[in-house]
Amino acid sequence: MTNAGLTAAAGPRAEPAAAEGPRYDFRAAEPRWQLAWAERGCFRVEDVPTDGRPKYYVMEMFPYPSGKIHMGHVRNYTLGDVVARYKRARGYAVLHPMGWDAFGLPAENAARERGVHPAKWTFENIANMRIELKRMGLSLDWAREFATCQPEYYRHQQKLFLDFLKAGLVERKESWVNWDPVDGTVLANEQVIDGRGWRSGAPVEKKQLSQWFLSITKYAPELLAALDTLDRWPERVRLMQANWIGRSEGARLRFSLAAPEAGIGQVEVYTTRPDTLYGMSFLAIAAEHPLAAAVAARDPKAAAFIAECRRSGTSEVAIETGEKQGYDTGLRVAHPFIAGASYPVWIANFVLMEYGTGAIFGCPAHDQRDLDFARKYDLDVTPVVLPPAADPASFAVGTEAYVGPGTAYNSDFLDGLDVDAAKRAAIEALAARGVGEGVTNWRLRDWGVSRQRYWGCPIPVIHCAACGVVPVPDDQLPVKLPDDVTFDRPGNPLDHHPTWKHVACPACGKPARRETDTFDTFVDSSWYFARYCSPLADVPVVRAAVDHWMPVDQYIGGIEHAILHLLYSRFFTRAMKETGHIAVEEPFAGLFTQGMVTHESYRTAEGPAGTWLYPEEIEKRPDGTAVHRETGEPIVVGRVEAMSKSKRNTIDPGAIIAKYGADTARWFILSDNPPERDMEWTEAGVAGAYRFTQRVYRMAEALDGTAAADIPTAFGTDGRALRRVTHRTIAAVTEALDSFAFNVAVARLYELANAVSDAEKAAASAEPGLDWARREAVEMLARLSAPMMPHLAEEVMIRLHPGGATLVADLPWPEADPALLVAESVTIAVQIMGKLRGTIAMPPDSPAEQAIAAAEAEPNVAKALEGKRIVKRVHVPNRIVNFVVAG
RNA sequence: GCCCGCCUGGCGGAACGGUAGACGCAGCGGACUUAAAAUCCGCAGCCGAGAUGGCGUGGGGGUUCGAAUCCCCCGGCGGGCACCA
Repeated sequence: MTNAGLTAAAGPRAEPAAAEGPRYDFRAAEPRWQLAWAERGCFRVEDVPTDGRPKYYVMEMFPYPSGKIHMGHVRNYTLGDVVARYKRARGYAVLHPMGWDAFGLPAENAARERGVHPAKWTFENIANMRIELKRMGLSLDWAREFATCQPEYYRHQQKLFLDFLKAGLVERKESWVNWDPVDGTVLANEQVIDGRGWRSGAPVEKKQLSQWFLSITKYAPELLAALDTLDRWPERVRLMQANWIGRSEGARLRFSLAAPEAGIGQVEVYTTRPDTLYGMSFLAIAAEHPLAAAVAARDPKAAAFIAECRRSGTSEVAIETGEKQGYDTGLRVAHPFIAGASYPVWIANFVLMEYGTGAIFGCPAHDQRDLDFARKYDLDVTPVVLPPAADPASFAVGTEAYVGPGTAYNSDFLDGLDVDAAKRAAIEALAARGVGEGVTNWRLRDWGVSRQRYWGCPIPVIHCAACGVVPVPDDQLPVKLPDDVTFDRPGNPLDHHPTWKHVACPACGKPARRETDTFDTFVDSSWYFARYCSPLADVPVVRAAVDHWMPVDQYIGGIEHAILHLLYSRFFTRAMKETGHIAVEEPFAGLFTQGMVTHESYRTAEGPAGTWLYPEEIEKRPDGTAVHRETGEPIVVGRVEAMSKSKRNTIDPGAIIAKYGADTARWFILSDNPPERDMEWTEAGVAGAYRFTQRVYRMAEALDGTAAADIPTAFGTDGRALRRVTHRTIAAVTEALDSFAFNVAVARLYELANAVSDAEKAAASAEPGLDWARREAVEMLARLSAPMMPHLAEEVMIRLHPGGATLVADLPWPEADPALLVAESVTIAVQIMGKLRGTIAMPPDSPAEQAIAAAEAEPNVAKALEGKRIVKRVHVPNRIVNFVVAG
């Protein structure tokens, strides 16, 4: 280590010089208190408590066991721990559990790349991360820990699935998937990058597979409506979910083909604009539409066009370029209202099979995509909605569709109606003819949960040639993953396993095939919060336990899960209610979404992009520039951005805790800024937090000569002032913690520490009662900071009460003495026309006449008022006197 | 394109419509030290020699005795969704 570097200068030394005096030794203290809490079982609660304390369930999103904890975890679990410790002190029985989201692809990748079994890799990672989390001093009930990859967990998930199946909440259907032909697996949309598989790099194909779906769309209306009841969720998360669910009102209508094609006589279309039916100029269907397939069967050009669409997919590239492509099938459809009129049927790349019915009617004048398409292929553009104040004779649509309000025209019986009325009239007319009806459409689609992977929860069904799909009987659960699998070839190892999938049909006993797909890992995380309530039960959840603890009062995690995980959990909870497992519908009464942890990034100057460097590889110069620690070459200090392995701008929490201690890391991560915003991790900031831990400890040490005693009968000026600060701080920190303003709580505690420092200077005067006031202040400093710095708080308390202290973790939250919250004197600002002209000191709650009189007498104010006529005197008690003057 | 959020010193940020910039980081001056670190004392929005002078919360307007805060317009940044029919 070099002493020129900022990093070296800031850290504590391993061996303090003798002259420095004692220092807080976090290396000894933190493990000691962690052990004390564990031995006393401070954070344990019962599945079904009987002690009558009100319950509080706080939980952070459980980690994926990737190997090491990262700063995002530190922030997440620190935030949750502050809430847990604070609520516990406030008298709640707090359930604060931890577990592992342990299934997932990285374990399989490790198996393929390094030959280590996914289970071994996962459990080794868990063991390591558990040690790291324990070093943070979190107030967790570790007795509730589980990993989702344990059969003891996933057997209950299988049971839930079978219950859902029985209740009609599960469907097996064909669906289009992204297929990686090299890896032989289905890819999630996120895993398709520029039309290629993220691992294999092979062009992704669209393929139709039979998959299991959870019927989340059955709950679409209530999942949307209940968002309004989630008043302790961030507004933007509720908005994102509302957009995702995507309710729209429209009509479904059927167009008759002039001549049936392969037995298909009608095309069903969904539209939100039935009022524009008279502006129709074509009908377009998705490439995956059955009618398209029928045409392709006899028309090689159509087949080629469909193949082309399938290659580019409906994602990424095709959408980016935005080029509309179509193929005229030569088929014609009739208009529902205009007798004798017919329109061409196109296959178009911009029509999605997944939304609506996979077919649209094109009204180019009033839809931009339809217009782009019509212009490209020279189709008719007939406006049928006249904008307000536009002239029907001259109004025309050029390159921009008109989508605003207006009056129907060129539309026969709809003419003269506004858009809303025309929609209603059109729907009525469709219904009267029996060719359509008004419907509500949802963007939300059913949740495909089948994955062709090994490291996931097996889907507990058996396929029998005779009986069809047969659920695995309860007494055969769990369907365990086989251990002896190989990863030496692409595809699903479960499918390759020589014996696993071959079973007897539970219904008829004939040879049958086990389902080899496993669940999407989002299934694992959709009910773990319920399992925590009774983690050892031999049923998925014990009703009395979930009835007591659920819903989660405060859930904390990253905004990246704003949609999928939270929506799936909300669905799962409803499905569990329907199948009798739980009483509540909403799993998370309160949600807090934290910001990311960011850091400067560094890279070498050479090359177009340079090479990314880790923070410990560079050395900062006082002028802000940086050089390579070893080679001395100049380094480009890049943007502050989210910590990521690829940018190498990561800070290892383990190293920080080893160097500064858990309390310092926790304190810094809370103090820097509001927790919902992104924070920048800086070495200087951590060092500052570390200095504060030492300072607080020194304050306790400085009181070593004084004894704890009864409250004095009288205090001097300094003592009274200090006590006021102490009790104001109790009130302010309490308020800040209640509102997640942890950075403000930290600021108030710094202020209290500064007041203690002032009192230390005054202590030489030996004012009566001052030592007592100092003891009180330091004790409150410790107890109020205990949710943030729990180890230091214990250490300070044992110093203040040698031999006789109760664990801070067991102490109730301090209460401010209301008498001390009232100031002896208040400063009132005096304004003239809203401009500050002076201040006056008054007794609190002085009457208006007295305050105004004192304000007018203030020299600077009096001078400014000279020769002016006071028109109005505004008095706000204890705050403001404002004079409105004329002349 | 649609929807949402944000914009305050060098930086992170504080501020029930009521003294803008608390608190921290970085900085500057001083004490202690051979020196440094640590610690302690002090300074610190901008302009101004200075003032309880002026100007200041992205820009412009409005409401109000009084606006960082409420309303309208504009700009910038960030996020979500998106051939969604």
